[in-house]
Amino acid sequence: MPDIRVLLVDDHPVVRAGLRAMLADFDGVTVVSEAADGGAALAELSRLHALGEPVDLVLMDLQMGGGMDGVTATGRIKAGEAGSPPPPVLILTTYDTDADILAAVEAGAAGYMLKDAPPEQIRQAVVSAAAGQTALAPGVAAKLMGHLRNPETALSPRELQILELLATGLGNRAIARQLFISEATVKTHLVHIYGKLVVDNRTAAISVARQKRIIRDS
Amino acid sequence: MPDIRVLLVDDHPVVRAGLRAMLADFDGVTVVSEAADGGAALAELSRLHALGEPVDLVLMDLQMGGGMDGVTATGRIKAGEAGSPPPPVLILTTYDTDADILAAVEAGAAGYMLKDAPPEQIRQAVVSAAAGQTALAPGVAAKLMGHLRNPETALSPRELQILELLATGLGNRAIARQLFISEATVKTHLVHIYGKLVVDNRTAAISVARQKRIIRDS
DNA sequence: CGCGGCATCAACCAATTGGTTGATTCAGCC
DNA sequence: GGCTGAATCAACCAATTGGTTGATGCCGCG
Repeated sequence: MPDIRVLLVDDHPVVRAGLRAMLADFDGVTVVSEAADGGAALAELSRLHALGEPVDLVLMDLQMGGGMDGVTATGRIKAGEAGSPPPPVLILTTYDTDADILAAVEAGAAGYMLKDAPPEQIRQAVVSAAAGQTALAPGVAAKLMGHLRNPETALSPRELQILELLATGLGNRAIARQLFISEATVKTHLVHIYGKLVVDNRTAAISVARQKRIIRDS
Repeated sequence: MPDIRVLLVDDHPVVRAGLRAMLADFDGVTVVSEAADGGAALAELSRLHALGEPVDLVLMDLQMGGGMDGVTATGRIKAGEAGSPPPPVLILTTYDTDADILAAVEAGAAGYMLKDAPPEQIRQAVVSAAAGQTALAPGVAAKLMGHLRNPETALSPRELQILELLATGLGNRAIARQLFISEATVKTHLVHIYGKLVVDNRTAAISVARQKRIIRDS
């Protein structure tokens, strides 16, 4: 049984060093290369693919300093821009908000783990994701299951997008401009957001969304 | 020349693994122990001090999930709660806001490095901080100098109080009611707050205030 | 004493947000 | 095909927020 060949993608040298060391302790897993952002990951995948040394799993963070972020990179990997069949992507990050999880899952990530996870959990996730299964951190799985049980209270992707822009300080008109929609549409979405979060103004919506880890701290 | 004895403090196993590996490559540096938050760091320092095996340097993150944060722990270490003379504290974190840097420096940290720093920079910082010198990442030093040149106008205690209530989702009238003042007073304070934060609406004020760590979780 | 900063308050108007009602289109599902 | 949810848009009005001008009183400091 050949080793699972892993590409590490994280902008922090410390984290890459830690992952190398941690994965070196896992039987059946080999770190074949590293990259410091999404762009470098795409290039490295292409290079290895061209050499006939394909990667079995991409283990990647979401935030990459100034470089291409993990969600964008995941989308492009899944679109076959770095070789086909595209390898599964396992996200390993500190961010646990609905917005982050949703963006990664929609981009095609096979798994989502948090950096505070113990090594055994990460090992399980690596093995599962490489085998084509879904690999979610317990808290992330609970969040998604919560959404399945109470779908009527979950924000739609568009609602989430608007809420995030709201939290950065934009007014309705600025949000409309940025999303190329009308102000009336923004207001309609806000009405829906307020209803789902059971609030009656924007600052309360932002506060509740932060408390519930729907959006990140700014 | 004996090795610099280092205590690692970070809530992420991956990061601790990375730091162990990275520091293992540095001549003259030994990782003698680890802790996952500030409280555990204090306990470990006390334990080692009582065994006659004092630590030369604490390498510590700022955010520790649910545990004691790095600033609080730094303050208590410098106050001698874990043995005297207290070892220098070198902060290694992803956070580079002025408020975070200032808080750590004011708490007594000897250095402040960012996790995206290459290994050689971290090695230099470890050696400098252990030798009792200041060790700042280049970007951090620039920020501190900028802060000294242009001291930021601080919010008054009352302004802060109003901003905090605002961030919980209260409107002007509710804030006024809670503080037993008029709505006109609330609005006046908000005008001052917006001016100091250079924003023109409440959500932007909250966003900027959170970014600058003027306020924290709602 | 004069000054500046802080807290408080008011009046007035402009601008934005919140609430409601109504509508259309599209995609997915049964 | 009918239904539902999501996205989009409009009109209209009520409520709140933002901006400006002006004022008073208290405290600490030089």
